[in-house]
Amino acid sequence: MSSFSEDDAFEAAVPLSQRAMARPSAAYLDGLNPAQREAVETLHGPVLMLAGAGTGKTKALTTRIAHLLTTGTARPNEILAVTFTNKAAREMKQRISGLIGEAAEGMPWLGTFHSVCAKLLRRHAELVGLKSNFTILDTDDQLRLMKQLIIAAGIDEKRWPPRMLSGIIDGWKNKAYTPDKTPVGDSGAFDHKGVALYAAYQARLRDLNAVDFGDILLHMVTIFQKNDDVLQQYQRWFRYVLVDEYQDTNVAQYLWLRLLAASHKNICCVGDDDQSIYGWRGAEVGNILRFEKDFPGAHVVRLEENYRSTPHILAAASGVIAANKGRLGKTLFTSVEEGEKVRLIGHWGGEEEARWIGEEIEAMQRGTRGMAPISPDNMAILVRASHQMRAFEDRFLTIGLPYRVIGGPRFYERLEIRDAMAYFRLAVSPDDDLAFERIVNTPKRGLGDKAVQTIQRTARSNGVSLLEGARLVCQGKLLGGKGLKELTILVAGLDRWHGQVRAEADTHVELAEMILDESGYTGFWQNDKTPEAPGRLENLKELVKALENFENLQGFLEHVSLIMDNETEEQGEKVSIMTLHAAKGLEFPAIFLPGWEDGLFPSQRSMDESGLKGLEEERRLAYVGITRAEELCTISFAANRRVYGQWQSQMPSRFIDELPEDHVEVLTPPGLYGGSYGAAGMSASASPAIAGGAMSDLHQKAHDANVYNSPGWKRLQAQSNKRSMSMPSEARNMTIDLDAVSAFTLGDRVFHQKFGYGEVMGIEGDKLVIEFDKAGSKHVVARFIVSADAADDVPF
DNA sequence: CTTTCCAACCTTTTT
DNA sequence: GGTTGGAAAG
Repeated sequence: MSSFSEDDAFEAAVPLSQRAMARPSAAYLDGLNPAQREAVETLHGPVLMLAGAGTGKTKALTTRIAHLLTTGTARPNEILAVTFTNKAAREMKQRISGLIGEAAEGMPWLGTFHSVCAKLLRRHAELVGLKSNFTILDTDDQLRLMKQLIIAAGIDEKRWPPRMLSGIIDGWKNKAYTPDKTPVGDSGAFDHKGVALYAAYQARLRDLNAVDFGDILLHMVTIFQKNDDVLQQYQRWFRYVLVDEYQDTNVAQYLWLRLLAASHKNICCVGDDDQSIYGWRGAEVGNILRFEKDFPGAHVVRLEENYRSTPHILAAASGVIAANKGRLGKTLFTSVEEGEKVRLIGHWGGEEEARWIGEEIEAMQRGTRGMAPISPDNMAILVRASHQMRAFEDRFLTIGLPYRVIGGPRFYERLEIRDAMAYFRLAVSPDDDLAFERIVNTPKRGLGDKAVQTIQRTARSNGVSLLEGARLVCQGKLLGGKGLKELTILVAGLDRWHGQVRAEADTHVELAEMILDESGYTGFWQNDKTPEAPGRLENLKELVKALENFENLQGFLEHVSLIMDNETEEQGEKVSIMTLHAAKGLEFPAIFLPGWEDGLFPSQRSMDESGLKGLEEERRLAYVGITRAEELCTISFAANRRVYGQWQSQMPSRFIDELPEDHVEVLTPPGLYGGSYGAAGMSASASPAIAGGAMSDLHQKAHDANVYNSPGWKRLQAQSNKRSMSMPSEARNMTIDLDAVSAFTLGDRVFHQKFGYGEVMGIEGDKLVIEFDKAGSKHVVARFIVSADAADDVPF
């Protein structure tokens, strides 16, 4: 296009400031600082936006897109914008429509790497030997396949577990290695059969007309590399390319982007090398460090004004990250005033830590000493590893502090959802062997290993799918008794459901319900008395509800495999608990960072496996954690912690010593690893009460002086006052709890979401003493308890 | 074939 | 402390 070069000339000749002034200033440009504005208005050529934490990265990115659109530089379908998470994509869509004043529906190519690539792959599937209706395997299918292959290769699956093979192959795919390109030297594992297994795995996937997650990108890279006409078509099509979180891209994603931008070089990558925390998933920080070499003449813009955190928090974060080598370097600054120092406290053990944080949160939300309450919504606990969450959940459950776990097991990865989906998959495509394997004996049909092997053998020797094999088994009566009868029923059912899918006799929602009912799957969970069963039935109900948003089952299945995030944003004033990884991109007025102990954080494994690189990534994780805080950041560690059920003494994290002293307030009284602190009436049952009363006093005093009188604290109060108009939680709890308690009497049979079934043994104030069948005796707040009969009520 | 009970593993982090 | 896989009992 000839207009390009003219444009470029214009851009080069006129000083930036003048250009900015000369243009009619659209309203959306007004709220930008100079750096953001530069990033937004440099539309042509390669741009690298180095955006530190909290510097308005998303704002700049979305405004840039709005600018491309409103200036008529590009049409919506000419912009390719990729993110890593569905959430980020959603947020961008929303903000763009906010900026241009209309729905951003017409941005078909704004999405995650995986959703965009899947869409493209469906158009060109035949180029890699697939049909366009290929299925996307979940991790579970993937592992079962690996296992079969390992056994088939005569390798001991104990010594070389499927998980490991899966990890190795994933790694290769992230590096864009196809089996023929994989360096043989890479694998001594799997009796040097790694590459052969990889090839076998890929062949098997092709037979099944399936791809795994890594394939979605790998196939697209292959297609672009081998089909120049296709590549050129998209180079023309996507005239502007934008990439979010560029520091998280792996080699495959990097190659894909570079191929697409090779001709016009209109690529804008946004990222922060200091927030690269996905190296273990194949992300290459090198991609962002190398950007200027990859795209000579690249325009580098640094966003360094932080709009999120107080100076102390910023300084603490900067102090930690400064220990890393080879950074691109940014200096964050803020115009916000002083604020509260980062608080640091040590505890005797993990339980004490959880208890202290619980009490701290309660104090903040109650608004003691004449302070306004802060909503727990504005607080978050960020842990290194998900197993750390349990201590907090247990504690909060007992004291009745509402919490929400972010990024737990994702909805579509749950057992019951995958089972249900397998039934749907079979109803849509009867030759989906993986789905068949998954559900033949779920619910139990008396079809064990032997029966399944018979079906497989029959299917293979006749060259048909497993379902057809099963049909032959039934006809030939190759199985005995109960199994045969049940299998016949299942085959008939699958035939019937498939017929109904094709006939479109019922709505797909009704059909789905029918499948789950007739297969006996719902009944299976209704009869299940484990604590999880009610929740699982609830999830199935949600799944069916989710179906309503789609035209038909096929449409649903195609989309669902890519939507891996937890949609349910439950409302309510709850503390958030999540991993540091899950916290990236989020912010909260008050942040707790527990478990800063060497080995836990930085993680021993990370250091063992990746050495200095691993340690630096851990440090970036610390940086991410601290920079999530707007007002108050509390770091804590414990001297003892149970690891694998064994008590182990812990050293404080080396990162703690990297915190700049001037910006940290130490709450731990000298010589004390706080035992029971504060609140009277705490049942000390579980705590190895080491600290005496006098120590507690000291602790309390230090605490009061340090925290509650500081300007930062007061500002936090003021802010939370604005955000939360709730009445003091004390009053709230009182009414609810008394009502809740009075609903129970001694000896009642009850049910608890987490602890399962049990019996009421006593009532103490607002708490019930319950002897749980599995979990033992616990004091639990009554409003988390349901009568056992109520728990039996079934959703369908 | 299913259930149950013990033993060895184990834990980063996730699109 | 939790899960998972294998062996033995029902």
